[in-house]
Amino acid sequence: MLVTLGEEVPVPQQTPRRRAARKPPEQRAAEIRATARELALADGLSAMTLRAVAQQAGVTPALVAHYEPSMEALTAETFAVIVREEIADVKAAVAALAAPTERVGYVLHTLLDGSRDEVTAVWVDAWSLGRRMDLLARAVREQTDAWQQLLRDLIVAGRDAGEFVTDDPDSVAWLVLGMIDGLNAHALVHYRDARARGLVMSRAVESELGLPRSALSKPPPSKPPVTP
Amino acid sequence: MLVTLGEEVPVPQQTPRRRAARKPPEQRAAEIRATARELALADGLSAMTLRAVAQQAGVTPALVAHYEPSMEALTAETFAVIVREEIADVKAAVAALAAPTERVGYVLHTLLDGSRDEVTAVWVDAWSLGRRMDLLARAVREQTDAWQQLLRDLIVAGRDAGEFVTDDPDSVAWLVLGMIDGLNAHALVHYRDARARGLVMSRAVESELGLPRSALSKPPPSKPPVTP
DNA sequence: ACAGTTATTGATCGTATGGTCAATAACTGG
DNA sequence: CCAGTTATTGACCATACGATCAATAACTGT
Repeated sequence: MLVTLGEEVPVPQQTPRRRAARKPPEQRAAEIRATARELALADGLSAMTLRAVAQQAGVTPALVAHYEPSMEALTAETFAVIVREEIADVKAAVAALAAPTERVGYVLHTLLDGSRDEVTAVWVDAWSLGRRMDLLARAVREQTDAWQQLLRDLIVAGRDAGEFVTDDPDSVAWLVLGMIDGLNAHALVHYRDARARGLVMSRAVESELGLPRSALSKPPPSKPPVTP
Repeated sequence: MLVTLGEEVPVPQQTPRRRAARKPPEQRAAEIRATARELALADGLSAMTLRAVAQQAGVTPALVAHYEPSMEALTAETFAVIVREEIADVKAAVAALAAPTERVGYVLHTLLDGSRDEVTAVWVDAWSLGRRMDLLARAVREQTDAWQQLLRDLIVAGRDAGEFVTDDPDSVAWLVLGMIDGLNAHALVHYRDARARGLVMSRAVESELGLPRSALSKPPPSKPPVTP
C-alpha cells in the first residue's frame, strides 16, 4: 500500500475543544455540580456519566474525576440537591399561603400538574439506581423522610388549627406521599389527564383529612414564587 | 525475554464451560427466557445483560443474541412476562374468594406485605429504563393498564353487589394502583413497617369504597394458590 | 522576569455493553 | 457410514464506563 504524505487523518474531532480556562477550584467545582444538576434534570440520573458531565461542562473527564470523589458520590449529591431544591421551593410557596387547607391544596396541585416531571424522573432513577449505589440509597432515604416530614408538619398544623381531622398525621403523610409518587411514576410513562389525577387525589386527601368535598380541588389562588 | 516452553498461561478460566448441549430451538429459547426472568427478579431488569443471561443459562452471549431480536426486546418481553404472571396469580387467588370486599382486601394485603418486593424492583427499573427503551415503555403502559383494569373490575363488581359505594370506579382504581406503587417504591429503599403501610392503605381504600372502618384491614382468611 | 504553585489535560488502563459472522461440531435422514 | 442440516461457538467490532497519573500550562507572588 502506498503511503501518501500529508494524508488527511479521519479524526472525528467534534469541535476541537480548546483548553478550559483556569478557574478557582471552588468555582470550577460549583460549575461541575451545576452541570451535573442540569444533566440529571434533562436526561435523568443515569445519563449523568463522567464523560457526559465533562463534555457539558466544557472540560475533560479527568477534571470531573479530579473534583468529585466518585461518580456515585456525585450522583447521590446531585439527587439530594435537586430534591432539597424542590422541597425548598414548595416550602417557600406554602409559606405565602395562609390556611392549612390552601397549603395542602397547593402542594397537591403543584406536585401533580406535570410541571415537575423532570424531578419525578430523577426520583424514579434514584429508586432504581439506589439498589446498586449505597450512597444514593442513603440520599433517597433522607430526602424521602424530608418530604414526609414536610407533609406531616402541614397536616399537624392543619389539625392544630382545627381544619383537619386525623388521628395519625404521620401515616397520612406517608400515604399522601405514596399516592403522589405512584401517580407521578405512572404519569411518566402513561400520560393520563393531569386534571383527572389531581381530582381523584384531592378527593382522597379530603377524605383522609376530614375535609368537606372539593375543599382541595380548587386550584391555588395565585402562582407563588419559584426558584428557577 | 526467555520463552519457557509449556509455560502456564494465566487465563482466568472460571469453570471452563464446556460446549452447551445441542437442544431444539424452542426449548433453548424457552430456557433463555426463563433465565432472563430469574435474573430480572433476582437482580433487577438492568442486571439482565446479554452476558449475564448467557452465563446464567450456561451458554455463549452469541447464542442469546441469536435467539433474541435484541436485549431491549428481551427486557420488554421479560418485564411483560413477570407482570402478566403476577396479575394471573392475583386473579387466581381472588377467584377463590367470594365477596368483593374480601377480594380487594386480599389484593391490598398481598401487594403490600413485602412478599413481592422483587416484582416491585422490576417495576421501578422499568419506569426508569422505559424512558430510553421504547419497547419497554410500551410494555409498561400495557401492563399498567392491565393492573388498573383488574382493580377496576373488582371495584365495579363490588359496587354491583352492593358492597362498595363509588361513582367513579375507574379513577378509584387508578388511585389505588398509584398508592400501591408509590408505597412499594418507598418500601424498596426505606423499610417502614409493612404492617403500618397496610393499615393506612386499607383505611384509605375503605373510605374510597364507602366501606365501614376496618372492613379491609383484616388479613385474608387463607393463603390461596401461588404459581412458583 | 522568574520560580513556585496548581488547575487542567492526554494517555491509558481494565472492564463492560450489545451485536455480527464465519467456523465448528453435533445431530439427522438416507 | 456418510452428507446435509443447523445449534452453538470464538473471535471480533465499536462503543461506553469510571478511574488514575505523569505531564503540561496557566496563573501568583516576589
